Amino acid sequence: MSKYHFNEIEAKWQKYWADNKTFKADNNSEKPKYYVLDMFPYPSGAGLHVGHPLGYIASDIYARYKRHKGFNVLHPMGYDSFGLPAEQYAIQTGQHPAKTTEENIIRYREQLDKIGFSFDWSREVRTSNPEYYKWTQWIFLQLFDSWYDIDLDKARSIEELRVVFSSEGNQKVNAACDEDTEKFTASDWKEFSEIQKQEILLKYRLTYLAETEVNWCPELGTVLANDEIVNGVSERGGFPVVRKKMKQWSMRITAYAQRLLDGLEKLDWPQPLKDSQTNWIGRSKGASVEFKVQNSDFRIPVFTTRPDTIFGVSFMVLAPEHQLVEKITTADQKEEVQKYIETTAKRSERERMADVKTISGVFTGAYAEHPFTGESLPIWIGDYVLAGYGTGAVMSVPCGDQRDYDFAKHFNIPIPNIFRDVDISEEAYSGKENTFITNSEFLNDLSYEQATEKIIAALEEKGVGEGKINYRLRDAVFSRQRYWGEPFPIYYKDGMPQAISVEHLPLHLPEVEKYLPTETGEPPLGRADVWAWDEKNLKVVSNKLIDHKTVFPLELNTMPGWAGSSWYFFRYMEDANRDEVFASKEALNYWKSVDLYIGGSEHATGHLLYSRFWVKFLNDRGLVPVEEPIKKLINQGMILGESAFAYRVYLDNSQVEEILEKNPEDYSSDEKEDLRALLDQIKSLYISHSIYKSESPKTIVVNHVKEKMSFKSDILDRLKLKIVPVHVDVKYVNLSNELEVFKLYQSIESKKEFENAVFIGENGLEITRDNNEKYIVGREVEKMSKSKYNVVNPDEICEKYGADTLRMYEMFLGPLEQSKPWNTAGITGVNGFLKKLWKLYHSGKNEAFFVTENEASKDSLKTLHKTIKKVEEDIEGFSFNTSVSTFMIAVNELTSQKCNSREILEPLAILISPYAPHIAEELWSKLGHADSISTVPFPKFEEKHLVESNKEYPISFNGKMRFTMELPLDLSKDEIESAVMAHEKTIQYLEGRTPKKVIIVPGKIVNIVG
RNA sequence: GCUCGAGUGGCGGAAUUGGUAGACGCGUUGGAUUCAAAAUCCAAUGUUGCAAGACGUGCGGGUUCGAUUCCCGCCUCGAGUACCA
Repeated sequence: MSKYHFNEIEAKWQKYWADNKTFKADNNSEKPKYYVLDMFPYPSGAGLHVGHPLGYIASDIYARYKRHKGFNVLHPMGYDSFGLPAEQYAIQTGQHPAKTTEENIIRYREQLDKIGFSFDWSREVRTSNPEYYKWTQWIFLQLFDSWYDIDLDKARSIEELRVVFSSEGNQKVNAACDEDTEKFTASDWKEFSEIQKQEILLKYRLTYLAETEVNWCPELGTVLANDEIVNGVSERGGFPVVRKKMKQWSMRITAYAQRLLDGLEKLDWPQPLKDSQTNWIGRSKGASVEFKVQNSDFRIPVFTTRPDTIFGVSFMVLAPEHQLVEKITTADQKEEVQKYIETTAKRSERERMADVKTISGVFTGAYAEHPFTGESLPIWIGDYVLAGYGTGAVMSVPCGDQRDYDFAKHFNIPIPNIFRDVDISEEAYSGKENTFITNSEFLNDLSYEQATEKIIAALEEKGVGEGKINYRLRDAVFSRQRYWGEPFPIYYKDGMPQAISVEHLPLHLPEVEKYLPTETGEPPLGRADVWAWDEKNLKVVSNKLIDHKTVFPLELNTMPGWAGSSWYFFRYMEDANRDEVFASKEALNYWKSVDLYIGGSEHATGHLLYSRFWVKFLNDRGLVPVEEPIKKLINQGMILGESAFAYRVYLDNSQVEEILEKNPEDYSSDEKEDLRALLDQIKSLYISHSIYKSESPKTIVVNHVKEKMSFKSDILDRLKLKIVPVHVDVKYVNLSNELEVFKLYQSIESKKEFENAVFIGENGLEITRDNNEKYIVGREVEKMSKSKYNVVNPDEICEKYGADTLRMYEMFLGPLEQSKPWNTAGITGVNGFLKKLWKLYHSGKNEAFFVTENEASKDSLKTLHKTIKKVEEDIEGFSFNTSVSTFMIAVNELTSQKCNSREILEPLAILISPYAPHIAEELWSKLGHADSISTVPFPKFEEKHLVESNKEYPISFNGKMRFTMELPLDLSKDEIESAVMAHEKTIQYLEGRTPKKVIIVPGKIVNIVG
């Protein structure tokens, strides 16, 4: 073979690696270990696009590099195969999600194999496999069997808690538990029935069942965690989310808030990602203070970060949902309060978020008592106070908080000033530095720090408050009303949840005839006929037997997507598919934690936070030897695709006029103005985004417009105009043919007019066709997704240019962490490079393989060692794009040096093998080696080949480089100066002047200041 | 609003602790080869100017012999977050 036939070469080596299990990691090795992990994919029906492999290629290069460096590398891959899309597909088609998942996995595997990754497939995991989810269920049971001891700051077993309760009650137990947990003594405990005991224990368990207000997504028919909601709508599908009370499993992640925060410091993770976790945990330091409600026994606890401003309190505000509202509202305010609560409840979360400027609230008629002055403070309710944060109530200090200030101004509540020499006539003062408190009794003339310290002491002494740290982090809801997820190993006896022990796991997902909720609103598992637990025979039996005394109903919810992905990195460590452990002690102790993890930043507050939580928990219970799962993490950027749009414009301004004219009484003139403005806004937006179209004249479908515009949503509602994000494939657009659309694109590119087209903005054309139909054609660079029809498939690239080209090109696109548009224009450059590389080894007659044993030239050695140094530095610094150019430079130089000596070409093949493993293996075998190149030691850099005797000095005048001069490197400063000053060009540039100063940095630069 | 990140040729992007701005690749132009095309190879390519030169890393200042790099003040774009008391 003389020509570079990448197809044959790549197929040959991919087969070789599979047959020889080249990349199988060893759990018993003398070599140091290194664990390189990719975030495993969800196998979607769309298959892989060129964006997916970006991170995998980077991690593969690193894994291969580490093997060359003498490490025993674990580089596994698997599938996060439980999830919503498979289920939704199942609902539509009736196919079992297991089947479509399996099909998708097969396709993913084919695509992955074509790219030449060095994965150890023998360790593959699939979260939806019963052998795998058995252990997800088991971890759930471990959490169920644990409580959090705040004194020891770790999780302990529930059995130990039972022992404590029966010997001393819960008086001294300092645990993370439900807020409504009441105190009892040891003798009380003995008196409790078993059910009562279980009820109490449930308040302590790390995974617990509780009536909680959850984010309910009616369209999806399930609850969502906070991190699954983006901009008030569901992350998947973009459906509205409402608050609803439901009995749900929750994870007591809040017990770990501080440790999750502290642990971040030691992690080698991107700072923005750490910042977002810090922000998500949201620690704030302050104090809790209790305000007594006058003429009652009620107390309102509040959290404040500024207890030093307590003498500035002039009113209280409760969240409308606050449980005390009902109890304290006076009779004459009842009606108004009720009305307000109803209106706020009706407003969706999204509206409430969008509309932060409107100040609203109602006085309850009740008053609280200032804990120090005894002053009466009116108690209001207002929706700027959130039920979900702190205690759902605030002490309002209008002089020190802008929201309190605005509220007070709006409702004419007094604004007492407690800041010395600060003017608050225009706005609140929230500064802390160099201010002193006044009008505050014993806090007068103190600084912020002094006052804070003193007031906390006073609060504690009086028994009305204490220093407190508050977290924004909420416990994570763990129940999903879905089919395609892990079943809970839980059944209900007398209403109390009971664990099914590990010997009886996995608890297999039952068969159902439909994947929808039941008619009575129960989750899909409610449709299963065989879904009850026989306590006596320890097995799943038919629901019909539930009447029997030993058969009980099983949990109908399933676990969320993040359950399986929170521990999968441990399962890979096991080299055998063991049924008796989630991962053996030996494997866990050997591999410990992930050394390098590559994946997208979208998992910052979901997967990466939950994983850390579970690992800390498993560590507490002695089940894993590490506190943190991932040492170093890199977020690869997204590869963006160019999406196209070409829509007919159905609704123009005249049609809107028509709508308005038909129902003139429906709209005021202001509203008409608003509507016209809105349509103009939409029109200007479709220039840069996709276009609106309508199926019926009253429906406008706008893509991405929602995010970009501020509109009055009620107007849209009134007009029954719907705004829904939709992408349409340009192929299906009703222009006469594809060629026409293609030509339109060309004219955008060249900025040439096309027939009756008018440019709108940078990327759009408006075309009026003969029959007066209007179309908008445009382009947009956005995230690749099937629904946007902008997906580029890696298979196409592999077929046309080969996997090595794909790998190098993806790296060459730019820095790994950066998002960049996919553009195939440059791919020929990388492909050409590989051809040149091949030629370098085939410079003999008829382009036959030609490598000699001749001694390498000095220049070639210099090129080689320069390359070794740079490539090594680049890989260690994850700067893969620059090492591709380094290879290009090396091959260009060696080609012009006509280098053909083994001394150079052998190490070069090793250098390049992490990037282009197929061609490297082929060259390696042609060089006469029988074994794979994959574990050959990385070439050693030798400084001596780079040592130069001369330096081309840049000579600059006043900092501007004018010419260069070659001088020996061993010259002293004085010698350099005299050589430079004697140069004719120096004399020319000086024009007879004497330089004021000559700066000489030996080996670097000469600068003459004149 | 707040928190991060980024602004460098026609394009993707290089540039060690401040030391020759624009590596490498794409594109473009010219040339060689070819009946022709593809492929390949050679040369040029920041702007301006015939040239010498001048100007150039978002804008305005500053520090320095010297600033894409450091400091101060702005502008623009992107990402995350959002009534967090």
